Amino acid sequence: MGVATINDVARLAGVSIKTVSRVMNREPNVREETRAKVLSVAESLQYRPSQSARSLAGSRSFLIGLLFDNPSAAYVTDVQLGAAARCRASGRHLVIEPVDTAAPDLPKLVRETCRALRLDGVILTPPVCDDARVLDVLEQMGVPYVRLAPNRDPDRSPRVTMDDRAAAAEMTRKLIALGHTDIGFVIGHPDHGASELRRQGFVDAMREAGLETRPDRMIQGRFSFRSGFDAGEALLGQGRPTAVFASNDDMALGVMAAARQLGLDVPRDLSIAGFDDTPAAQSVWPPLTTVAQPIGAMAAAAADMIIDGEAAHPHTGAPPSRELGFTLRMRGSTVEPA
Amino acid sequence: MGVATINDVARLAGVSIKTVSRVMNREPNVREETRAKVLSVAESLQYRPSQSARSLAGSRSFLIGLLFDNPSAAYVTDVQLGAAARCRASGRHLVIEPVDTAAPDLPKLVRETCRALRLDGVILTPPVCDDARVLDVLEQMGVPYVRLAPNRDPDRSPRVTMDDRAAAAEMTRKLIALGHTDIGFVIGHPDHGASELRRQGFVDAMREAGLETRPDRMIQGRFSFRSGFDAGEALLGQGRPTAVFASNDDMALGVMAAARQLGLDVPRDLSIAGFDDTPAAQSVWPPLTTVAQPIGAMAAAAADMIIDGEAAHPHTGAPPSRELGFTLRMRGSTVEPA
DNA sequence: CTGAAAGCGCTTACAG
DNA sequence: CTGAAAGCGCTTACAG
Repeated sequence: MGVATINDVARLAGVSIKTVSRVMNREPNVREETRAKVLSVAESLQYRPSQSARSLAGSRSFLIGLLFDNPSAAYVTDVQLGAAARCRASGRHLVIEPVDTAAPDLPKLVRETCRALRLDGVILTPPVCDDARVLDVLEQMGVPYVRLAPNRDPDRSPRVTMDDRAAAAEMTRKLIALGHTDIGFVIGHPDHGASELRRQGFVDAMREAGLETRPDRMIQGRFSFRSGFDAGEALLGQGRPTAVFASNDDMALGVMAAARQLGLDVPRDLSIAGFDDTPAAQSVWPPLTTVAQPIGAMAAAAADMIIDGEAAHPHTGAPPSRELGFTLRMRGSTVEPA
Repeated sequence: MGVATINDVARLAGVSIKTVSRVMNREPNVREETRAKVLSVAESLQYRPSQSARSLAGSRSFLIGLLFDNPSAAYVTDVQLGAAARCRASGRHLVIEPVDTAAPDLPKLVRETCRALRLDGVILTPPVCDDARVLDVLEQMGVPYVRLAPNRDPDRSPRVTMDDRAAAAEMTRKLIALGHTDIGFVIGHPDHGASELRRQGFVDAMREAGLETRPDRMIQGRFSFRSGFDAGEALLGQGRPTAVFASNDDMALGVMAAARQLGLDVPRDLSIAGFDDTPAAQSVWPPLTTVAQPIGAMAAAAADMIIDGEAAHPHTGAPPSRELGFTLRMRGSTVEPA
């Protein structure tokens, strides 16, 4: 009794366990009739190959690790949903490891987890994907990994990204199309690779439209609400722009708060756009126009790269990468200038 | 070369693999000197027992499953953090399975996952923990499981809960202590077990203070923002109460919106309290007074029950359960009546 | 197209 | 306190 094993299936199907193994792994070289027989017996016994035995005998564990250091709950669950779907479709499972990027023993934790579980691969979200110590360990152990939207040294390893520059340019074009010609821009944190890309995208679209990008319209921020608030105060004095595009939602909300403080009505007196489509973007009033990253799809792509073996070391030439499209979410915070 | 195995450690330490096994599993009957020697060799080899081999040879997989059907991203990540911490401390790992409670093949998915992974146990969050089909499969397969805050048939299996009735009573006492004597109450969804407990807690505290609980002050809601808004409109007409206690935050925010619509100032004209401490509770203005569930601690307790074998079938007598304390978060939405 | 043998790295059940 | 043998349920590498 108990749970059926490969031996039970083989006996009842009148074949060897090797044949059962072939069928379960969808290997070629099995007569159709034999395959059907094995499948039917397996089904009737509710047989599922033991992951432990497969992992021990073979080289794969059918387990993919997901390392994250809570950027935001919404982001993390979107990543999990996207990755878990692909894992399930390929008979794998997702093991999660919440980590602390600041912890000195993070490399040790990663090493021990990989050793114990023999992970087929690891998906890294920001900011873990920018921790060189973690990448070192993974490479040293030969564990395939994929980085989601890496900032530092992006060409180092397999990754999935979004075209931040194109997205920022597209959003800027939308503002211009609404009729705005004097647009303020809040730059992101200087250590964050996406900041420069988004800034470039803004400049691209302004130039393309023949609009000037005045230095006093470009304020350096740090991706925080507070820095957005400060940038708002700096931008919204005399002769203010009719629209402000902030490099992320937190800063956009800071600009919105500063505008209120100054007695301005959003969006009548000022249009505001952000980037990221965080949950807060929809719960403020007016709802914030922003750029949505395809988070779930990016995680799914990362899982695919591991499952397909694309992420395996070593890479011949440049490490593989995939770039996914973005979505503009035009909401109430942006209208035609008064 | 490659990864060190138990044989490598045994050879270098000059002992049998059985002794290495004893040391790694913290079993008794090993001389202190021998233990130290083995530990030192294991350390130098960066040896970690293979989870697959342990699982195949023994009965444990060192894997705990977490089934969830996205109640809210914040809830899910809190649960994961709490459970993952205990898993890590005990050398286990957390496998997540996002599921769709409405899917007809959910029982099949659960069965196959348990078979393939030989999970040591499963943690179930609402609403998955109330799906009888899932519980049936788990019991039939002998997989220990713990339910987090179950609603239906709570005595059926091991669980971790919070005292909803006491929490609602305590919150009500706080409102009374502020000086409120005429308090409205919005009842939760009728299908949700916690609704009745929270209602009872409210009534307990009112009676205890010698205050009347008028039927027209108790409005049936459905846990949604909309039902809270409707309840607010029903409660806030002529001769309105000075405070409203809603059975969850979504409804409390609905009441708040209704109060605004009616031209009332919160908290000056009306104090409002909720239940759950959702992220929105802190981001509205004024911040919402509410009851915080110890979500991470509840998940940690559930993991402990699996790790300690407490959740194993069959239970002699009533299934084990743990009840954790709540926290009242008194914020700006509640003040003394005008 | 199919199978017999060996072995993956551990734990279990005994023996001493 | 320690160890030799068997076996967990598969896959790998061959052989036919």
